[in-house]
Amino acid sequence: MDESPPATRIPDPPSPGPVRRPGGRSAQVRRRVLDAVTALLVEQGYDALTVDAVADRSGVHRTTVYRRWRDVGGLLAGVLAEATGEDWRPRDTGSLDGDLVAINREVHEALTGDPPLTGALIAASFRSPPAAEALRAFWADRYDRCAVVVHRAVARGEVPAGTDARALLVAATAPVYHELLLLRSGADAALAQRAARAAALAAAAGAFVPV
Amino acid sequence: MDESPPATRIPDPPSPGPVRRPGGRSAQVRRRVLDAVTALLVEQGYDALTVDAVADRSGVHRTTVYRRWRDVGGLLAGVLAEATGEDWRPRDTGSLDGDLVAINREVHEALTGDPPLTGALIAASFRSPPAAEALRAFWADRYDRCAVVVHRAVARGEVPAGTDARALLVAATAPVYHELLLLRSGADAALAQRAARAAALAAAAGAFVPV
DNA sequence: TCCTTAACGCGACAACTGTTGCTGTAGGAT
DNA sequence: ATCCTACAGCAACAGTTGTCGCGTTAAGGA
Repeated sequence: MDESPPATRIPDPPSPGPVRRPGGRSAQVRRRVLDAVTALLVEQGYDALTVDAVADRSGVHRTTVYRRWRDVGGLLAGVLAEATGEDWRPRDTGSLDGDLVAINREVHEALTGDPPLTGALIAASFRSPPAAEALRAFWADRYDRCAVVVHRAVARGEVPAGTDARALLVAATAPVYHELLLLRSGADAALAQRAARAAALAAAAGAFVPV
Repeated sequence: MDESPPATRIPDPPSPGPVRRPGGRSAQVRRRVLDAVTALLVEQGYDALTVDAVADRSGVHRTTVYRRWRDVGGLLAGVLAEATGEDWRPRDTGSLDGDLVAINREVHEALTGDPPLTGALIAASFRSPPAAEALRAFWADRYDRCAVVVHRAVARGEVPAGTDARALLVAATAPVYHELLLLRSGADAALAQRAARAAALAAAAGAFVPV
């Protein structure tokens, strides 16, 4: 719209992720802010998690938080990024059924655990681009890592070769998300087992082999 | 906390649902507001749907909207309640597989259709009690009505007696919700079919019969 | 017809969101 | 030691959310 380059210094949007001065003030700010987020989440829950509250609690200025994290979703994304183990792998229980149940138990835990980080992130993701992107990346990574349980099952002859790993994994896990997040039924841990078993059965019958 | 009853009139929370004076001003207000909600949703999308915008558009005062619907989620809940056909029934295609596919197509449509009422409601439900409750009730009703497809399948001998209808229906539909709402993959209509087929297969194998 | 009162209109308010232009400060390279 | 610059602090702003007390209107019964 305006042709003239701004005479004043552009406020420059800094990067939330890789800090360019890793040992310095920025890193301290990051620490204090993310700590404040988790503390608030634990003590007062998602509803109390406002940018202002985080700024107050951390002693970092409002503006700085907005510039580096953009909104509450961005803050949660930051916490998730930090909490995500780079070396996570699905358990190997020796059977597809067992592997899927183990995965589903983790999902169930993540969705019901305290602090409600995952739930809060999902809620935020509907309004916050940073949160949506963080979740997308997180799930993409997890589903990729989980594909190995399907490969193992194929190797064992439990399911036909050509089984679509992602489709099978989604079929196994989706009911847990659905019951807990959308239907909000007080689903117990048994659901994790039932859903995993059903998916394993369908997979064995060749339901996830593309024509 | 305070012992003395308030000297002034209590602002009284009116009921959004059953209007006590059905022919009068309240009913007109309701009409104008809900019409404004759908109009805004169609024309400008969910993000533009603010209480203020609805109030302006409808000519009803802000305060009145807040009092009767509480928040944006409440407004969406009102529209859903009105749009929900009291006589909805799942199609009867003659096979469990076909019935589930038909249901899943409707789910897919609801989640991708325009206006994005369902999607908006789900997004809102994470922050708005009225929206959450409206969805819960809506889904409870729909899953109840859909149970008949399972009963028919049992009668036809497609699945064992004792099959848990709700569990089967959740297994069939959850992947569609999961892909479209949470994973936000651009899932096509084929997903509806795949998910339904997998659930039907698992059901035939007895995956949804409680021990 | 009049009276009661549920429900709407109005203005003010506090809190949170998100942005902008500027100044201040400390890391890290030279 | 000194400069450069990325980043933090600051103050002010406009917009949205949600609430409150009070005055006003009109629906529906007596």
